[in-house]
Amino acid sequence: MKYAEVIISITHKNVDRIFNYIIPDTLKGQLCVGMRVIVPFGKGNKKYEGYVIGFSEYTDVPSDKLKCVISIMDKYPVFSENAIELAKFMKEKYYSTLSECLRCIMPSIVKDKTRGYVYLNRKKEDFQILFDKCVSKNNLQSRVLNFLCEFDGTAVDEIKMLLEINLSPISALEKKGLINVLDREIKRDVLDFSFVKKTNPFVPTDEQKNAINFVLNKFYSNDIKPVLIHGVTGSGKTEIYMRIIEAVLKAGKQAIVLVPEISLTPQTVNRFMSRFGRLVSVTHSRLSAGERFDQWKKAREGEISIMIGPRSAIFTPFANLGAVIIDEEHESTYKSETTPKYDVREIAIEIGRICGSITVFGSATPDISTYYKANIGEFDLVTISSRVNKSFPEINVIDMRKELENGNKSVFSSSLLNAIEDNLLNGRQTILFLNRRGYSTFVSCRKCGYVMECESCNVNYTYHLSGNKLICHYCGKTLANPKNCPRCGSQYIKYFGTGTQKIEEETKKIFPEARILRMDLDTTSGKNAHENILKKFARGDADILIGTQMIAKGLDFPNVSVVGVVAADMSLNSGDFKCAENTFQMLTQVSGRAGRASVKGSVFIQTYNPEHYSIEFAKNNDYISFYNHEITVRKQMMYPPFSHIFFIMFVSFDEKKVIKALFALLDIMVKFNKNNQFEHIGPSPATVSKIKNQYRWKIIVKGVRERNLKNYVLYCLDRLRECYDVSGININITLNPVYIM
DNA sequence: AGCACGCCGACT
DNA sequence: GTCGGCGTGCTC
Repeated sequence: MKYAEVIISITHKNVDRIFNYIIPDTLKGQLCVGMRVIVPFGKGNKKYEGYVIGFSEYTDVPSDKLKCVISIMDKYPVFSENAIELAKFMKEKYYSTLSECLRCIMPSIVKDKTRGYVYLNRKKEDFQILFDKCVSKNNLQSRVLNFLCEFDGTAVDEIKMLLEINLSPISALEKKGLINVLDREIKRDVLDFSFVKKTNPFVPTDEQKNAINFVLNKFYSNDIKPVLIHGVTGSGKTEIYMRIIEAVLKAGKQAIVLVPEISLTPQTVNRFMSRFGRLVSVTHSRLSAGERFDQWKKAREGEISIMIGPRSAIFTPFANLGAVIIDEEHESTYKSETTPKYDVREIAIEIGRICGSITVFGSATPDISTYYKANIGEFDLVTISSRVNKSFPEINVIDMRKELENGNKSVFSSSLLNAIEDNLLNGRQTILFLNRRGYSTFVSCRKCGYVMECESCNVNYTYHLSGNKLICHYCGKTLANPKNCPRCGSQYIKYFGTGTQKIEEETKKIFPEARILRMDLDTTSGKNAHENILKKFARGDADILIGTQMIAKGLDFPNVSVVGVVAADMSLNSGDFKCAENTFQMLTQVSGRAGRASVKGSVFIQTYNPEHYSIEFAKNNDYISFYNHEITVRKQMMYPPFSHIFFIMFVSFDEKKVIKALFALLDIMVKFNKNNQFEHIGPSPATVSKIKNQYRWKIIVKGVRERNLKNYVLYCLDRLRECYDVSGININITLNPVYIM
């Protein structure tokens, strides 16, 4: 092959295409598709990283323009042919450049040097003895050891440079057997298998057996239509996943298990480790780039067969992928918020199409859109309705309006207080949960529960302190903050806001003798803070754990028998069309935390809106009825899955310019809106209307067909750029964002 | 994205 | 007459 088809690592529309380069004779035979190369580019022949995505024998490019590949960056390809195909799919689907998509798939690469790496000797017990015997404090050798304790696996040259030493202390340590200097990088283990006991599969229940057989039949008959396993919390979904993986491994294939980062706890990983041993690896953001790269290489080289991890683990380079399992598929973290803004569920399905792997979604509370797809036959559906060896907790919905009537103005209802007190006396633990995700300040009446809501968008108004006004974040309609409740006339209408700190203070006041832990963004900023808090609570070093959504997911604390949802209204009034869905999911997940062991758990849901369907159906653990209600509302309002929502945000230091440009865009959109098939909302200020002195305004466009909507929006933006000066305006577009912008 | 080419105003 | 503004256009 004469020419390499190269993608330049520049993210820009104008260079988002293939450039042909001559392959010099010296590199022929070495260069493969998927490798990274250095190429000269542009007038100044500046050196860029490039990705080889193909070869050709002929080219139309005039020979005076052609340049040569300078060098190859990798020993092995970084991208498989499948990965390149996936990148092309992502480029089309998420309107980003191919270079950007390739870089998204690629691991955050560490230089793959192969000579002279220094490692601490692994045997820890010997190490200490040798250390004490052989190394006197504050000489050069101990400096090297101390350095390695923190940066194990550093190159010899680098150590010499950083510590300003020569080779002799390093060779001395090697002679003493304290360190190893190796020619080849060790692929670090990130899991400790020394204490893992091998477990055997449980005997599955009939429902589990049915689910396993259903999925395996698909696997054996190469049926790649995705399957949704709808199983209540505690229905033993993990066991089903493991059975599927077992069959996949037996067929000589590999599996990826996606788990939300927040529930990627040692508990979760341990279950897989004790079943599959060293075939399992894990990747997550707490690992160093090097450690993550090591796991990536292990997968590529066939040393492991199961990768567990969050969203990005979908790009694990297995040679023969058999299954992708996405647990808690409704989790919003499966959507990337940085470009390319991909939805990992869509990627998994595409991967299934490319490599023939099966795709399994699992959730107790499936995404409304996913369940809809299962209903219309786009996905297969398996249901598991009973818990394994566990009973459902007793769920109490507390009407906070009545508490006010009875003169209780505190954040805790009397029944929740009683339950906490009982629990303290019996030495059991309590979790108090305060949802703050997508939290916005809303205005409601404490007497009757009325919430100020925008009628045309069916979402609540958001309170803005500046100007004391209410704004709808969809259409931008603005209202003065009312003094009296429009429904009952009471003056108890005011904005709602409470934080974990306030809850902690109040709990301390009421139960001065209780040991309290708080877990939120403020208390988990340190490296292992998150894990340490949970460990402390699991050990029983605290009676009450107060926290945000971090504590809602997947954790098993057998001694927890009371779970309090302090203010369900906070998620019920997040100003988003998904707030009912989010509330139902949150309540179901939180309830799952109570009563997992022998003691029957109780859940207390405090709300000013006890008759809301998301709360009523969550109380009865009735997903199907919730779905049926919610899907009707969605259809009525033409919200997803009946439409797609495009957010277009313009950002600039000049507010007038932003507004004028958005209105110009609106004019263009109206002009090209054939048959009025698209609906425009706005322009209006973005949810956060000013960041770092830059003004943010948005237009929302709704359409039924994703492709049409996307083409329409991109077309209109192109027309705008043609006839309007948009310099100094940052244009930001997102399809179906997780949060309204 | 960079970088060069290119066509109009204030200077040695 | 030249130096330099950043507008337009191209990059294998």
